[in-house]
Amino acid sequence: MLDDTKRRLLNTAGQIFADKGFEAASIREICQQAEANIAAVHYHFGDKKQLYVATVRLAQCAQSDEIPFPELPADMPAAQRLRTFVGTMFERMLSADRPKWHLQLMLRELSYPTEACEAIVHDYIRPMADSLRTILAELLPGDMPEPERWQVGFSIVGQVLFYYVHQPIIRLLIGDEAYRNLTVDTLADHVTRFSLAALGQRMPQEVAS
Amino acid sequence: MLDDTKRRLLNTAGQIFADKGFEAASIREICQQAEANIAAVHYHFGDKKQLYVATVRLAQCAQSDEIPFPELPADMPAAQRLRTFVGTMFERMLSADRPKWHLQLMLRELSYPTEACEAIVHDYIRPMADSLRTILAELLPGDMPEPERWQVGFSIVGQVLFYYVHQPIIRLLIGDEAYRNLTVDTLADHVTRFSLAALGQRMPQEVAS
DNA sequence: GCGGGAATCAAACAAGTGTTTGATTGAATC
DNA sequence: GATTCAATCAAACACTTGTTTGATTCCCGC
Repeated sequence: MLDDTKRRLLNTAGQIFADKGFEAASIREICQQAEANIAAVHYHFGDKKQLYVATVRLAQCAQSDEIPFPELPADMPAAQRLRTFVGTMFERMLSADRPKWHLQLMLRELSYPTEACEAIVHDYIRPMADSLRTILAELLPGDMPEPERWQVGFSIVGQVLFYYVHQPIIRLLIGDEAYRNLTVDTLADHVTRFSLAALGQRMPQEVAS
Repeated sequence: MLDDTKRRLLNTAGQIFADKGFEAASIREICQQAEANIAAVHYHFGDKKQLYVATVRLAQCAQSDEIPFPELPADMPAAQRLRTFVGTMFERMLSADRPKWHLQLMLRELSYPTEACEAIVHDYIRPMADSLRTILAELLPGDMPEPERWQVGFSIVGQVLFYYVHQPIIRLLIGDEAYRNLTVDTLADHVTRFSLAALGQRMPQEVAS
């Protein structure tokens, strides 16, 4: 392979950056684990910071590609589309069979933003927000002012993200065993039912597992 | 004052730790900003790590003292107690007149836990969780199984924490001006109303501002 | 077979890290 | 006034950091 070391560097760097953060990750550790020379990062990327933004960019693309957001046909009931939306978010977050550092790195960047944050919001978050707001347009009264519509969206997304960002809290609170029982479907069903009820809607039977 | 430098060290260290994280914060920067000698941290705390856990412990205590959780009298309607609970959380998070590094440091520790995390969960989170679960006991059907009760609690707390943890996203999504319009009361009202509706309850009029 | 450019390598760079030392201060105690 | 002990200080410690250099290897096109 041509740029094999460059690819190896990107992947292991992303893993370590996601795990420890930018400052705590050292180039030597990255290169050693990637079986590359220390000078390779300078040669291929310029410096540490450029390597970092490259990993963020990679994570962003990969994350979108691996579990693409399903097309939500306009004739599908809004409640069911909401269930699909929430389910896809949980899928992206908790699905264990893919490299987990992609989302991990992105969420770290979103919580403690550097210069790479804006790109994520623009390319990754914004489309999701638009998709959710389209769904909500059918579930909310037409005269609801814009700020309130945003808050409803935040209430839904906040529920989902909580399970990812605060895994340590949840584990310590309910115990490891109960945590393992939290499946993607269970959580997606709960959040969807909870949110639909908050909007005065019922959970459609055909999607409630 | 006797231990003035020790106190100064704790406060500026906590600020910097909260801002940059443990690894990225340097002892020299802390000491310079605290107007203390570099050896002072070794003298008063032992090493950098012990200084860090001391700041976390301080943040934890201060955070509880400054905005103590109000006693929720048992004869107050559960819906109103929920509004108070949510309001206090927002108060702790967004009230601008207190040093903000306390909660900032605690939430950083909760998202990326070190050894100090368990103590926070045990001494700070657990009591809050118990308080919320007591309120929910009156709002939820008595035969609801334990895991679902937890999920309802997470749905409520998740909504609240979202506004703190993901401030950067919110700002970029809705714009700076709209963000400034989000007051503690507005948000607490929304989250409470949303959650109560999800549980089939109405927002009590006397607390809806 | 041979030049030439891309890629890799060991080695060293200067700067910054946490930590430690040993001397110096200052105020309270006898 | 002498002693004592906690607190502070400048200086150096050994080590790691990101970065750079210059030589070496590798492989492709001529």
